[in-house]
Amino acid sequence: MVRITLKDGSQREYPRGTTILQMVEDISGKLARKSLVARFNERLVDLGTPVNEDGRLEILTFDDEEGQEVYRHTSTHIMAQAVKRLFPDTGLAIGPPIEKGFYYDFDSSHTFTPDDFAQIEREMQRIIESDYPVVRREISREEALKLFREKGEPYKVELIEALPEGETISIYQQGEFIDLCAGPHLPSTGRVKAFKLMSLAGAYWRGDERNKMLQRIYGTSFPQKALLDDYLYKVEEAKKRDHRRLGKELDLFVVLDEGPGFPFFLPKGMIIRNELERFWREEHARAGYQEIRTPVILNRGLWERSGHWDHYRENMYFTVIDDEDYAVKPMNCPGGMLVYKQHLHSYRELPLRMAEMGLVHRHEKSGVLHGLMRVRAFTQDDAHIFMLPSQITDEIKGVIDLVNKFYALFGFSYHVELSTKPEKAMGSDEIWEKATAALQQALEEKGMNYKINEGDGAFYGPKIDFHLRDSLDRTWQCGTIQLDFQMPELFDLTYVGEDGERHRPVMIHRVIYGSIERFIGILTEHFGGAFPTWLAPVQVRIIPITERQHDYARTLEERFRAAGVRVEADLRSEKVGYKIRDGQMQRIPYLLVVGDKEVEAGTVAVRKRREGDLGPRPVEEFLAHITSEIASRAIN
RNA sequence: GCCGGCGUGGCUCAGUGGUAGAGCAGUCGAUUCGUAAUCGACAGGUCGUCAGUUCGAAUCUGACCGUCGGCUCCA
Repeated sequence: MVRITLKDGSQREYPRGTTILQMVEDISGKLARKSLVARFNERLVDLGTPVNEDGRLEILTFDDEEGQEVYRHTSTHIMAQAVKRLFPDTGLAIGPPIEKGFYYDFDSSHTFTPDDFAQIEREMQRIIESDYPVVRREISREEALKLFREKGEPYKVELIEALPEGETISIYQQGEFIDLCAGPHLPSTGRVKAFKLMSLAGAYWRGDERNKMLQRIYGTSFPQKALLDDYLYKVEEAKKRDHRRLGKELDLFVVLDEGPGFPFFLPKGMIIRNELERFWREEHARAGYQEIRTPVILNRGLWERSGHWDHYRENMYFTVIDDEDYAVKPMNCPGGMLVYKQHLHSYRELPLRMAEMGLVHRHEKSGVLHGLMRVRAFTQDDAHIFMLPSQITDEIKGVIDLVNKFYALFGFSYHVELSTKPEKAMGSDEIWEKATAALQQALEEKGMNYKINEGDGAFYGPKIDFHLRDSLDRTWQCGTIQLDFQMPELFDLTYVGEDGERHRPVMIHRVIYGSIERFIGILTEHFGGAFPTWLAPVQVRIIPITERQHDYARTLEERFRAAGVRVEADLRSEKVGYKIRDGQMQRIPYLLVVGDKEVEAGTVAVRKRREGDLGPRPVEEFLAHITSEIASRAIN
C-alpha cells in the first residue's frame, strides 16, 4: 500500500501501482471530471501515472496556472496532429503553451493562410472526438534520435541533441501522432472541449533571425465553450480600447503615411501631453532636478566619443552640414555630458540631477512600428544623475520612489526587470558586475519583485526596466534606470573631492514615463480614452436644451474658462439625447445640461461620465468640486 | 528586416472582369426638443502607387509603399 497525503492534510491508502486518476475518481467524481494534471511530491505528473511510493498529492484543474498550461499543451499537440494529417510533409519544431493559449511552429512546403484554419479545426475536432489516450513513454537518447530521424523530423533531432547528458527523454503518443515532449499532458484528447485557431505568424527557428523562418499557428482552448466565448468577447472589447483607434476617434494623435513612425499630436492630444509634462516638471523640481535642453543634431566626433558611432549606428539618422558629418541624436546622454563639463564640479554639488525632455530619433525596422508604442521619433523624460560612488544606492532608490509615485498616480500595475551585460558591450566584466550589484542592492532594499533579463542591458551599463501592459496584455518598457561607468570615463568627467584631487563621478540615466509617446499610448488604453479630469482634453461640456439657454451656456462657459477649466458649449441645433450621446462618446468627464429650470435657479444639471445624471447643483458648488478634482489630479 | 493578412470618400464597410455604392461624419435647410442618434437636401472617391494581362481592371498578375498580427530588435 502507498500512503497519499492530500492538500487538505487528509490521508488515504491505495494499493501500490494505483494510478492518480483512479485515486481522484475514488476521492470525488466531480473533481475527477475537472482534473487535468497532478502534482505529486512537488513534481507535475500525468493523471495516468501509477503511484509506487508515499507522497503528497495535489490535483490541478483549469483554475490552476499549471492546469491551463497542460490543457493548452495537449491542445497544441492536437493541432500539430491535425496539421500532420492534412499536410504530411510538415516538419515539427516546437509547440508550447503561452499565457492565453498555445502555438506550434511548423516547417511546411504548404504556406498556411487563415483560410486553412477551418479545415485544421475540423481535423482537430475529429481527433478530440476520437478521444485518443495520450501516452507517455521514456526512451533512451539513441532510441529517440533513431525514432525522429526515421520520422524525418530534423528539428526534433536537433532538440534531442541539445538535451544535456542524463536528461530523461520522453515522448507522448496520441493515435498515430508522436511528439518529443517533457509533458505532462491531459489523459486523452477528448478532454479538450473548446478551441479556436487565432492567428498566423512567421517565427525564426530558435528565435534567431539567422535561422530559417518557420510558420507559427496560434490558438487557444478552454474546458467550456462559454469560457472561450468570454475570452473572444474580451479580446474584441480590448480592441476597442486600442490607442490607435481611440487616438483617431478622440482626435488625440495620428500617424500618417507621410511619416511612418513619426506621430502627429493633434490639439487634444497636446493637452494631455502638456499636462503630463507639467506634472513631471513639478515633481522633478520637488525631487531636486534641474532642467536642460540639448540639441537634436550634433557632430560625428561626439558620437564617436560616446561609443554610439560604433555601437548604435544602425539605429541612427545622419546628415551632412558644411561637408561635416552630423548625427540626429538617438539618446540624450552625450549632450548631457557636455553640459556637465561646462563647469568644474565639487563633491559638494553631487548628486547633480539634470533632467531633459529630449526628442530622440531612432531608425526602427519597419515591421516593429506600432502606433505610439513603437515609433521613430519620441521624447524621453530623461535625466542624468552625476554622483559619488557612495551615493549610488540612495540615488537609485530615489528614482525607484519617483517611478512608484508616478505610476501610482495613474493606477498602473507593472513589473520590473533587471537587465545584465549584453554581447555588444563596452567596459570590463568587473565594472559590469559592480554596476549590476548596485542596481540589485537598491531593488532588494526597496523590497521590489523583479526578474533578471540576461544580456539585455544597454551597451554602456546594466538597467532596471519598468514594464506596463497595454489593452491586449502586451507589455511595454516604460521607465528605466541605467547605471553607467562608461560615459564619465569616455568624456573624462571629473569632480574635485574633499582631498582637492580630481575624481571620476558615476552616472545614472533614467526615465520615468520612458517616452511621452508610448506613455500616452499606454494611458489611453488604460483609461479606455476616459482620462481622469485633470488630463481630459475637454473637462466640461455645457449642453443647453434649446436656444433659449444659449446665453446662459455662454456665460457659464466664460466663467469656467476663467477658473481654468477646459470647457465648451454645445450650441448645435440638436436634441439633448444626441448631445449627451456625443459627449459620452467623447468621454467628457462632465456634461452640464441646462434648460429653463437651471437658468431660473442658477444651477447646472450634472451628468458625470460613468455615473450618469446626478441632478442639479448650484454653479458655485460644481465649480468648486471640479477645480479641486483637477488640482488634486484625482483618478475617478 | 523577415512571415502571413489587409489597403474602395474624413471614419466603418459593401462591391470578383463591363459606366464606383451605403451608413456615420461634413455643408445647407427645417425642427427648439429634459439625459446615449430629429427629418430632408446637397457635396464628397484618378478604388495605396507603378507596371503588366485584357477590347475592357476596384476586381487577375508582379514590384513597391503603407498598415495589422507575429518573429527578431527596442523607450
